Amino acid sequence: MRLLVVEDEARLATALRRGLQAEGFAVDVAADGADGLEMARHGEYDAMILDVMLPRLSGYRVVRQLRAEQKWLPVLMLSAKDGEYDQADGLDCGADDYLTKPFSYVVLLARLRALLRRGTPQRPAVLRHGDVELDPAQRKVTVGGAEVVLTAREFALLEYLIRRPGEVVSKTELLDHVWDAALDTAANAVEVYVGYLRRKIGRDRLETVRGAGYRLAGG
Amino acid sequence: MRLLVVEDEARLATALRRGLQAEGFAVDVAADGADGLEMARHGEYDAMILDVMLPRLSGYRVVRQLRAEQKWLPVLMLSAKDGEYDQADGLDCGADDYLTKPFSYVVLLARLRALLRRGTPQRPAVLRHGDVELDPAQRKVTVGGAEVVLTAREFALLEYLIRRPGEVVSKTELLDHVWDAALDTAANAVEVYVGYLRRKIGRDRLETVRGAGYRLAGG
DNA sequence: TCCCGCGCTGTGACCCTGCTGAGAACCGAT
DNA sequence: ATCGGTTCTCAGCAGGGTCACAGCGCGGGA
Repeated sequence: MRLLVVEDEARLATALRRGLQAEGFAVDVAADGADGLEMARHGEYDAMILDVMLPRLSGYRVVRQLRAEQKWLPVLMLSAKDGEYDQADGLDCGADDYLTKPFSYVVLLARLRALLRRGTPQRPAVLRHGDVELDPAQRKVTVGGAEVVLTAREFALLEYLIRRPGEVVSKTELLDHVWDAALDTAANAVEVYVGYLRRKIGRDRLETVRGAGYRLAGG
Repeated sequence: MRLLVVEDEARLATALRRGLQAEGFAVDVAADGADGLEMARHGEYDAMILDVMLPRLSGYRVVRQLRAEQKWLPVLMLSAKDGEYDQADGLDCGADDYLTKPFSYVVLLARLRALLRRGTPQRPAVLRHGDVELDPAQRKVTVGGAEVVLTAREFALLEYLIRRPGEVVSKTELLDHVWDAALDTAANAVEVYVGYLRRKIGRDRLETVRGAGYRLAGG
């Protein structure tokens, strides 16, 4: 689990980093709001611990900006203010939890775990064409309910075809998208892999359109 | 939005009902743990406000029971105990937030809104996949009922994989989330730790998908 | 019917990916 | 300072995925 800690107070920042790393988290630290925002934008973080009082850009603004950009990573806010309205403001800005300093490390950890527990389990759609199913996340392919084991290249080829259901896809297009552009592969490679695929998913499920390309049959 | 309030103290219960109804929520009240559990089981609630000290069944037990039954509605715990460990216990039981009495009504509302905003289905406090169980709070792993001792890195690796049940996770993604970004680790490190993990949890429980990544086997 | 060319497949070699053991660097505890 | 454990790098090895090649089948046009 990768965490982003945005905290300008150096002592607290290092304490947090140490403690969280000991728990097995991968931790990055930003020292002000602008840096934090930038890192949250581009890094793949599982959660963020965000101080409110920060140089350059306040914690409130950081969350609001992230939410405006459709970034939904869990945010735990830290603040020295313990006014009830400050807390409510932080939460209404889009933070998911709020702790006031001084806080207990045990509580911080428990709250962090509670946040991580609510990961977004939205699984990307499974692609289907006829009785052929392909799940990009699980990297599994089933034909008529039976699982079929494909190599990396075979999988990539089938995925490209199944994303263009019913269309005829030319060999050059397949070469461009399924194979590495850099090394010029023999055009014949496509034919070879079409052959492999046919043996595994059934000969008639992948038809040749002479002079044009290939197409997934049925639907 | 339909809320369930489980609170035995009559004065507080009515105050909550009134206040929340004024905010436009539909509110049901239960006066003890057993009733609350029963209502949460059968009613379609969007969130639950749950006191810890309750007749017949404590709030801790109510959450734990609900989670065991795969009910993931957001739970906000209320308690007179303000010990840090009480709070951590409540969260690790599966609650999503925790407020200590006396609390500010404004804060309660803000936290409730934050919970509802997330709306997403929650996940259990203890993660399970096949006969592998991982408890992030206690930092314990059991395989087929037998406890297995893991190092920090091994644990983090397994945790990341078990949070993506059945999915294939690439080496670069594992590097990003399990290892620290700062120091550039050799890509080979993932392979090494997969090897360690396999020795401890059983070779066949962690399968390689050549050219793609790794996946927890079984389900 | 014959001929041409596109597409298919079996074979075999290369090399890339992933696995492992050994050992160095590091850290905390005694 | 020493020791045990953890983390990580490195090098070597095995397996098999990838691909080039060559020969053959088959379809389509004249």
